[in-house]
Amino acid sequence: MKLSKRYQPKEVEEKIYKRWEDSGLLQAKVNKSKKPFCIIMPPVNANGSLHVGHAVFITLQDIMIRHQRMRGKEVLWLPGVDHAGFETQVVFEKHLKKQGKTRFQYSAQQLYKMIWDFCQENSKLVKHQFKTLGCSCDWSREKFTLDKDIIDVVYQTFERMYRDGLVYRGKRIINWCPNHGTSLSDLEVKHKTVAGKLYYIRYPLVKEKDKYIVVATTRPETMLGDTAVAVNPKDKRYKALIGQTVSLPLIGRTITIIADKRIDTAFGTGAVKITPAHDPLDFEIGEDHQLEIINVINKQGVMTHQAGKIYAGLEEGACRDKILQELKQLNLLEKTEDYRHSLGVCYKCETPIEYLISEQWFLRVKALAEKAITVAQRKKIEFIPAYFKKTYLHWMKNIKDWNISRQIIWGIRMPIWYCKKCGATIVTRGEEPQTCPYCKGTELVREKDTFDTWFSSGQWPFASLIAQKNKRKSKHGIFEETSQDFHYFYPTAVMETGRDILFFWVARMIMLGLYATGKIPFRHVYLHGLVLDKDKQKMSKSKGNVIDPLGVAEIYGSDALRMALVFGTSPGRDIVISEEKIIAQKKFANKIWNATRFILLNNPATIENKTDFSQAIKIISPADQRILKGLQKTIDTVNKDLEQFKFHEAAQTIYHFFWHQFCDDYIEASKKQMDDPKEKENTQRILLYSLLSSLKLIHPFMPFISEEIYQHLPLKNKKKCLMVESWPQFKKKIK
RNA sequence: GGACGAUUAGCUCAGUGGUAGAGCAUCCGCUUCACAUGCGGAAGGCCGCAGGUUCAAAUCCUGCAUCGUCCACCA
Repeated sequence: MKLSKRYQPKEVEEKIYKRWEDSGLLQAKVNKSKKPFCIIMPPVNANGSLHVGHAVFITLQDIMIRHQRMRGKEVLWLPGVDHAGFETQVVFEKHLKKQGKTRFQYSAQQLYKMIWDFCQENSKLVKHQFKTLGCSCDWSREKFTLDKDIIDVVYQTFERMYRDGLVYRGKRIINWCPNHGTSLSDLEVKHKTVAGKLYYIRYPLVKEKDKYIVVATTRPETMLGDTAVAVNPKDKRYKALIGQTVSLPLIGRTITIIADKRIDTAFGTGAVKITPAHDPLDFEIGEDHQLEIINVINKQGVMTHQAGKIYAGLEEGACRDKILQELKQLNLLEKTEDYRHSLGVCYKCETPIEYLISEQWFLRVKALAEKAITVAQRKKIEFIPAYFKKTYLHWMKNIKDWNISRQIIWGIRMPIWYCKKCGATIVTRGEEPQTCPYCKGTELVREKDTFDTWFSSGQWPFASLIAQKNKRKSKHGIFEETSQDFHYFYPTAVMETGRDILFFWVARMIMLGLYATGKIPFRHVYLHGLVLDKDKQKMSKSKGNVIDPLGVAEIYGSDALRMALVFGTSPGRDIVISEEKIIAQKKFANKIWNATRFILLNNPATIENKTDFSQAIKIISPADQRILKGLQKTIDTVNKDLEQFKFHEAAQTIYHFFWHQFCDDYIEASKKQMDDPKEKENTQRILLYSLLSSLKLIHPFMPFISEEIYQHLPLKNKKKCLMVESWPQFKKKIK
């Protein structure tokens, strides 16, 4: 067998992937005699092609999967595609915009169909890209987050939550993005520091018209909705005023001065105007003091009729100008200061968030969070790196009810109907009710809202397993029917994902998993960082510094890219990648290739016929001693590193052993040893043995080249693929 | 305002109680029959600063500085 002088990944990779696929060895089987090892792949957004961040998770998860497979575990790496509700609709709207269109030109059904097709196209592309990068996942189990059986699971969970009183519909203050026309969860609101102004406004006392209480605000237009002024009860300046009334300027409404300890005496004047309808804190204070709620701004950012005849219909900004002018004329604007403050904006389009009262569905999370805290504290779930546990616990401890309804069409529509006759709310497991169970009314209207994507993807670990074909009745958790897969593979072993979605996704999966199945969804959470370019800049299309993983794989090979992504990185930290780094690993691939060429050129048929040539190995020379000892140490180190999720360390250990110990030292020594008839055959055995062991160690990191070489090795008891060879171990200890 | 992380060779980063490591870059020498995508050799660091614990600290503790990230209702 002759190998070309240089390693040519393009000639190898596609062929090798096909070999894995055709072998059927990627498919998991429920096998009670083996220990399961399952990773649920974070479902990839179906709204674009893979970027280098995907390549990171593919590499890390494939390393774990391939390692455990070779260790003899029954592995399942379950791939998925995410409809990614809001995110996809945003991406799709950008596409429309390029064509000079908007979402308003289409009916909900039309839009849904268009986005559906868009996602289908993307998933095909993405699937091909996964294969290019060497993902050894089980394609027969691939799921889409909008598959019917997945939606069924989500509906069952929701219906159960409704019966358990965990979800409720309420008119509460929510974050509204006027651009996207939907509510957003607190996590989807980003805070940005902006240069604004702080306006000091005089509110005249009703009793003594020439006296004022001065309030400071950044949003004077909201004063039209004020229903109180609040001061801190400990604030001596205002003690006498508590309980008194003021006349709201311009409007003349009489409102009361109340005391609330949430008011900071040091800020502004220490007196705050309270607008329950348009500020989250004011809403809370309003609830506690049972203040009236007056909506003065609508979802389009326009003043409502409740703002008063003069202001109704004005845009917010115009209204602000008008009010300021009028206050000035009345000498009620005491002063204006420049003021830098943080403004809530939509995390996607940076449009300032409008805080509004709106009827939405909420999930009560406190009780769920408590359990999610306990499993982390008791180390049922462990974080890698460990410090993320603190971040996680801090978030969980301060969690607030979660707004799970969205006013977008691309998503899972909520299984809720309202009876027109009696006004009852009917929640089902997805089936459409014919009559109202309370009044037998037949006019039922379905809720238009969809779920926050994270509400359904938070159920992904169990949903993707339950929604497999091998169904069976279950007494598990809240589901009537699950699957053999679920029983065998759940809880899963590791959740590996980006640290940027710790709260969005990981935290929710833990809460929802515990609720729905009574079990943790995974034992370990491994978080990786962002991928940065060599100048430590975030990669973005606008900066033009994006590394396209597929382009790189095309030029240097997928193995080189994968190795470069783990080399010199550590868990949780940002990953700095550069072309130089990838080239270095391409050279490593070439080194492996040429070492193999040397061995095969010097490895006559005598070795091939020995069934277990490794048993016949003897230590004759000091070089023999060094290499075998080195190999043993390498195996030990790599094992330890992989157990502790130190993939970067393992990669470097293998790299160093192969290049500097095996090639530089032993192969050089072997040239002389093979001239000596007494040592020749033994040296050949050691060469082959060391190479085979190295290939096994390298395989999880660089699967293509290691598999290709394996297929060329003259071995008697050869497995169909290196992928399912046994992980190397040393039988005899070498001192 | 709070939390977390970082600070190690020119660059990008590993290491985390026991004489400082890798990749890239640099310098010198090699057309040695696996590989010039290579081989041999060299240079380069009071491991952010100041204290403390220890026989021993880059590594543990305390404080500080600088950078970064996340969280947060300062109107």
